[in-house]
Amino acid sequence: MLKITRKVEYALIALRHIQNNSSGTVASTKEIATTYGIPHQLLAKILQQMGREGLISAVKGPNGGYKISANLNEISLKDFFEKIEGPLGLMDCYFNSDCNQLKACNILTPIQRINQNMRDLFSKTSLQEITQ
Amino acid sequence: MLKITRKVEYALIALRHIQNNSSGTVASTKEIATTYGIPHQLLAKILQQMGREGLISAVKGPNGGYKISANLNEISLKDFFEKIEGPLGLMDCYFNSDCNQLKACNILTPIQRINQNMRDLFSKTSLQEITQ
DNA sequence: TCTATATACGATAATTTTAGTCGTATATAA
DNA sequence: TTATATACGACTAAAATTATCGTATATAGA
Ligand code: FES
Ligand code: FES
Repeated sequence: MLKITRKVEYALIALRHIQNNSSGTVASTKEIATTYGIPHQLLAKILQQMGREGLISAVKGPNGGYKISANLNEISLKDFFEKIEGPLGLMDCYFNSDCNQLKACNILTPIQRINQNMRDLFSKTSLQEITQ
Repeated sequence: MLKITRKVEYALIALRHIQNNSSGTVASTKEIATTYGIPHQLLAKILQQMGREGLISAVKGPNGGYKISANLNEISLKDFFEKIEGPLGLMDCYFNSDCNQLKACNILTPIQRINQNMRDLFSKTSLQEITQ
C-alpha cells in the first residue's frame, strides 16, 4: 500500500543516470539496464514513454541513446508520477466518479483532505531534487 | 500507485460508523456491511483484526457487535495504516533489506527523504480527524 | 435447553494490477 | 550492407489485492 511502482523507480533511476552522464554523449537503454539490473525491454518501453512525454529525447542508431530534454527543476514529482502512471490519488473515487460506494461513503470528505495533503507534498518536490 | 487499499478504506468507514453509533449500543458487522455495501465476511475479518489491535472490542452473541476501545485522538494515521497493512513506505527497500537493486540504486538517498516526508505527513494526522 | 444470531479465524479462490517478454518495424553510424 | 539502437503493440507471467468458504465458539432469548 502507498508504494511507488517499479516502473516509476526505473524511470527515476534512468533519468538520474542520463542527467549525470558525461556531457556530449547519450546514455543507451542497454547501458542503463545492465548498470542497474533492470530488464532491458521493460526499461526500453519506459524510456520511450518518457520520450513521448518530452522528458528526454532519443538518438537512434549505433551509439544512440537518450539525453535530457526538459528542465527537471520545473517539473514536480506529482506531474512526473501522473505522466508515468496516470491520475494520482489515495483512492479511485478522487478521479473515477463511478466508484460504487461514493453515495454511502462516510469518510469521503476527510479522505479528500488527506489526499490533497499528499498531492501537495509531491507538488512541492521537483524532479531535480531526486535526479541531481 | 500510492493508493490506500479497500481493506483500509473499509476499516476507516467501519471505525467512523462505530464511533458515531448511538451510545450504549454496539454496531454489528452485518449492519455496517449492509449500510455501505461492503462484503460481509471481508468486513468481519477486518473488524476482527482491529479487535486484535485493540482499536475496538467485540460483544458476542445476538445483539452483539463492536464498540470503540482506543482513544482515536492518540493514534496517528501512519500507526493505523501499519496496524492494518504492515510497514509503510514508498518502496520495499525501506524495510526489506534483500531488495536486489539496493547496491546499484542511484536514487536511494533522495527517495528515502521523500519517503520520510510521506511518513511524517501521516504521522501528524490522527485517526480521529477521519472518524470524527 | 434449544435456537437463532453474532464474532473468530484459517484456508482457499477470484480478480486486478504490476511486471516482464516477444515480435516486428524503423533509423543510422560505420 | 551490417550491426546496433530506438519504437511500439500484443501478449504472458507474477504478485498483490479482494472476496468467499467452512467450521468453531459464545450468548441472548424463547
Ligand atoms: S468511496 Fe471514496 S473515500 Fe469512500
Ligand atoms: S532500491 Fe530502494 S530506492 Fe532504489
